[in-house]
Amino acid sequence: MANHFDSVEPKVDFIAKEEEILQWWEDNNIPARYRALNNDKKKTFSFIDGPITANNAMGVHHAWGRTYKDLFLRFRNMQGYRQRFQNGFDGQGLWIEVEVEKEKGFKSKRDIEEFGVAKFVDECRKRVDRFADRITSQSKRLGYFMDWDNSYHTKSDENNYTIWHFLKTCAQKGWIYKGRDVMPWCPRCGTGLSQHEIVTEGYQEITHESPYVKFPLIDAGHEGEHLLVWTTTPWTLAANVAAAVNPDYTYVKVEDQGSILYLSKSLVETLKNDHVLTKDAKIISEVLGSNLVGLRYRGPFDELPAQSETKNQHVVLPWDEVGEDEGTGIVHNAPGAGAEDFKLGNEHGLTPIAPLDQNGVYREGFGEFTGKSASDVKDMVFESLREKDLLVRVNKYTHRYPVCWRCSTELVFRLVDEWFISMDEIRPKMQEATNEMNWYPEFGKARELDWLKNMQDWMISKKRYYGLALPIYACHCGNFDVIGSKEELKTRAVEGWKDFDESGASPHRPWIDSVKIECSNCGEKINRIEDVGNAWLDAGIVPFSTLGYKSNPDFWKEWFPADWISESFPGQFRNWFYSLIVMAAVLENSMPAKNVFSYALMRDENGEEMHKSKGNAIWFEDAASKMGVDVMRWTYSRHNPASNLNFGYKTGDEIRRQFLIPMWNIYSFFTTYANLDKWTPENCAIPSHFGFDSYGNKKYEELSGLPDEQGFAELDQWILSELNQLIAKITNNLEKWQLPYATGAIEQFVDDLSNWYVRRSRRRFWKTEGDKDKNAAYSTLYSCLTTLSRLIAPFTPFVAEVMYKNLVADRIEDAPDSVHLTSWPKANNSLIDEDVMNQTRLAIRLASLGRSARAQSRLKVRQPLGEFIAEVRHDWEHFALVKIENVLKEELNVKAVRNASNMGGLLRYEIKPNLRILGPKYGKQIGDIRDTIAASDANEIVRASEAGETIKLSGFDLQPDEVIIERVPLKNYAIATDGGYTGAVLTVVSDELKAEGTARELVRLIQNLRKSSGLEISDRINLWISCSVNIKKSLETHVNYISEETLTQNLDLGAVLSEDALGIAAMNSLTLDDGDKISVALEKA
RNA sequence: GGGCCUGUAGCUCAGCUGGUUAGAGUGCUACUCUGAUAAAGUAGAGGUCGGAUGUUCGAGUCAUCCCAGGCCCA
Repeated sequence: MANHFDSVEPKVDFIAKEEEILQWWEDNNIPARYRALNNDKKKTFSFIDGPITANNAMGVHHAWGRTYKDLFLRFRNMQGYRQRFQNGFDGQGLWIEVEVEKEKGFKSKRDIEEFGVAKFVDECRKRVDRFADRITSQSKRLGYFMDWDNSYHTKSDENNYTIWHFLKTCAQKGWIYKGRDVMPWCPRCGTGLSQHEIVTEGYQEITHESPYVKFPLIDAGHEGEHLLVWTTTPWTLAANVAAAVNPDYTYVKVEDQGSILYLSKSLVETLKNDHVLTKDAKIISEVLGSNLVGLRYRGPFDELPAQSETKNQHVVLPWDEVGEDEGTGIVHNAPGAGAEDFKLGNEHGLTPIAPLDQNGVYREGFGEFTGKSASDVKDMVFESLREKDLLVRVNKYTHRYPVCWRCSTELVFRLVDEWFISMDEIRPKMQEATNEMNWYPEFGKARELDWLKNMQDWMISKKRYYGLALPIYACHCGNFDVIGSKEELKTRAVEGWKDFDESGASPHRPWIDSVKIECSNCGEKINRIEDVGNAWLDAGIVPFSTLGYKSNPDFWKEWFPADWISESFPGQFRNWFYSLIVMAAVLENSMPAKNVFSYALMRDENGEEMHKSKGNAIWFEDAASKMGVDVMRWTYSRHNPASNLNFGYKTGDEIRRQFLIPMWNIYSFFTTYANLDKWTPENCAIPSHFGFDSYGNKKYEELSGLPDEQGFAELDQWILSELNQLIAKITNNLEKWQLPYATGAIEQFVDDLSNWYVRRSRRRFWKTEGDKDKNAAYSTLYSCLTTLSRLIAPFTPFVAEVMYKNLVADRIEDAPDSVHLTSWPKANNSLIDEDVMNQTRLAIRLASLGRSARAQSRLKVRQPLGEFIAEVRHDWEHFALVKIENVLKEELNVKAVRNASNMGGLLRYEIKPNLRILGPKYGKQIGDIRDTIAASDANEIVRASEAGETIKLSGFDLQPDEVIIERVPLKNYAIATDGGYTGAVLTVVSDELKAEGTARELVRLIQNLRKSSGLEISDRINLWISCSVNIKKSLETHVNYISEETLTQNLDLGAVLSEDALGIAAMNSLTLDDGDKISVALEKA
């Protein structure tokens, strides 16, 4: 084991490093060792994975969610919790079918039937396995440490049979029933579409021929009168059951060309313009919509046999949804052919007519339409209406109409039988569970409760092939039996069991359907219904199926309910979260998980939605190879999950530049100088977790304060204090799932470490002697970097590993091989020193103010100034100012630091009431106090306040701390203010200061020259300085300083330099503000 | 129509239980530092905190209403 650190190049290719580490992990079996780390531990952390759809390769949005999962699991693992690390794949359902249909070029269900359901289902399963493999390797690239050989699949027998158990439980409670629904349907593909499929890309601008039709009224007193009805779907007229008006609208009775028509008053003019009514149409009278309700009419196709049972239902219904923007204000209603129509029909107890079969063809009972496709009959419809003298006019109408997103066929709405779970009795249990769960972000609970309040019965069936085989066996007698397990099916089977069982087939279509049972009611031999299950049944059951609810109850009890689940929230409140809650409520009357973590949507870096078709979606592999995984993961980790994430390569570059590179630079700086100084961890004066025991075998946790006599400086004390506070902060926030606070604290720490600790400590590392001070600095920085590598391990596992390996694992004999095999750092409170942290924070703040003041007066830091005056806010800061005086002198290059409160004479006062104190005490009188203070003598108030005396104003006596005193420097000072603090620098530069500034300027010039002429840091030089006599004189006192800083052996101040004298020397020059020019030349001594 | 979320600098977002002069990153311009150097620092400008009303001594923060956008439901 080499003692010195591997050298670290400052310019790093993070992506190459990630790939090396991946290989190294695999070669050294790190993921498996990581998973086994806590096998002997009692405390558990139960994570249940929401299955990822194994249907396509991962995009970066998948990597987002998976980063959260990996991160929190890693954190808990380092904390010593035993875990299962089980990943899940979702692999049943229409989404998979659709992709396979695309692969095969299938256009409809008929194609699938011809291909063969068995082969098709096999293809679906193969696709799932293929993409499960793909996602697995992608996830590994992400650094996701899961038990990849043990991933669960929703298509597994265990999963499907456990859902059977759930459904059986529901059936025993009487919650399962068969209902009907109208759903969007593609007549060409012969399948229903979900609302989701239509919303995403399913609408097109289409022009339809839209007829205006007369419905003759048949009630006494209305003979010869008609409702004027308009529709955009003429084929539905044959299934007409009712007509609807808005009860609040005003309708008119119009006479036109001998017909009496009812229509909406506000549409008369529109209809005249559209040539539906003639210009001569006369309004006879007005009537409120509610007065039309209940009128009966003769339907347009009452002669069809299918209409026989509904003829007497033809009646005018009230409906708020009827609009006045288009049409006639009277709507034709066909509950068997429209979703809204169906709902309205249900409310009024209408019997729907279902005109179409699954291929969109008219069924028996529709006369000349029977056997014709819905899309082909419009001319027949018009002709028939014309014959009956019911057609008023046909107009062209363009609107957005749903189409099948696969084949662009116009959709129809079709009445189908579906199976439901009645939710009324489950709802209260679900609400209770939802209330018990902790939701992050908190508003998740309100959303879930809102959904539960509104949710209807759960439609669990789907007329497809590849999915859960619903274990429902329906009989002609009206009875249906629900089977709860494979064993139950075996005992109930009267046919086909042997073949099914011996083939070893999974419980999928078509194999399962060879098994038949006897109806428990009438004894008839019955089949399973054809439908498959809703895919959310598959995902919702996993807290039971994957934990051995049926097969290993003890194991299940140990891991249920989950401690934590995590998914993206749009959609999941009514999908996965919902189905989890249903199933836990039904089976165990329990919540499924204690903590629900969720996050919003990913957008591109311009805030636009990501779409494959739009070209702005980013595939995971592309991002991994262009941006790097640590960058990606840090981007996700620092983001507030509740808001949408704008993600792209530019944001990645920013993260790399702002966080990863500065951190890497510190690491590179440390290794560079540690190697130069031959510093090794054995020299470390701070005990480590990892076994090197240079300090009496003490453990870091047992340390009580920093070791004495080891040369630790206040700077060391400070950064170690920050480090330990950081540990506490991250631990606390991760335990509360608050990522942005945790990552923010890490970013702040890296910034502090880089821009204050390392910068202020540089000279300690550079100096030649190897004293205790230097060792303390190395020990401190080493301690910071090694601890940091463990703290960032859950977030950015690759760079953490790189640093840890070089700093710890490859240096220390008995340290764990990988940072992911180490424990989570514990904060040592004895190292946290609030005073030092406050002091340093103050120094950083005041130094920044001082630089700001300098910048305003254009006095660069190299030019020493006489004094810096600080104005602070709190009592303790007056004391602190004395302590940080030297720091400020160095940082600001000033000769003196003074406290503004000691310098009344130079400053103007502004007095303000201290509202925090005065507000509660005086209330409304504050305004008067303000005025009184403004009118009073500020100097007197300051004197009294500083003397601790009561401040006597006209009408009020104020205590010294009840006013706020601000001081404004007057002339010769440049000032800067921030947050109530003020810094001022004296801008008058004396000749001596000027000369000192010139000397420093020269040193910088010479150093640059040394560097540019390729000298080693330790090379000695001969130096010539050419300048005016005055400058030569002023520089004489700084000759030693210049020589020492630049390692000059022979210095010729005031030399005369000519071009030919400089054959071997490097030369440069600078021009001072007042125009004097100084030239320098140097050569290696 | 109902529920939830969001609205703060050109852009992306912080701002904890109401407290004195609302912050950061980014972009632009200029400057500084420089043996960590394709890094870092400083400054400038940029805001009626979506609008209105109210509660309060005091509102970006609390309440009510409205406007705009998003998600979900009907």
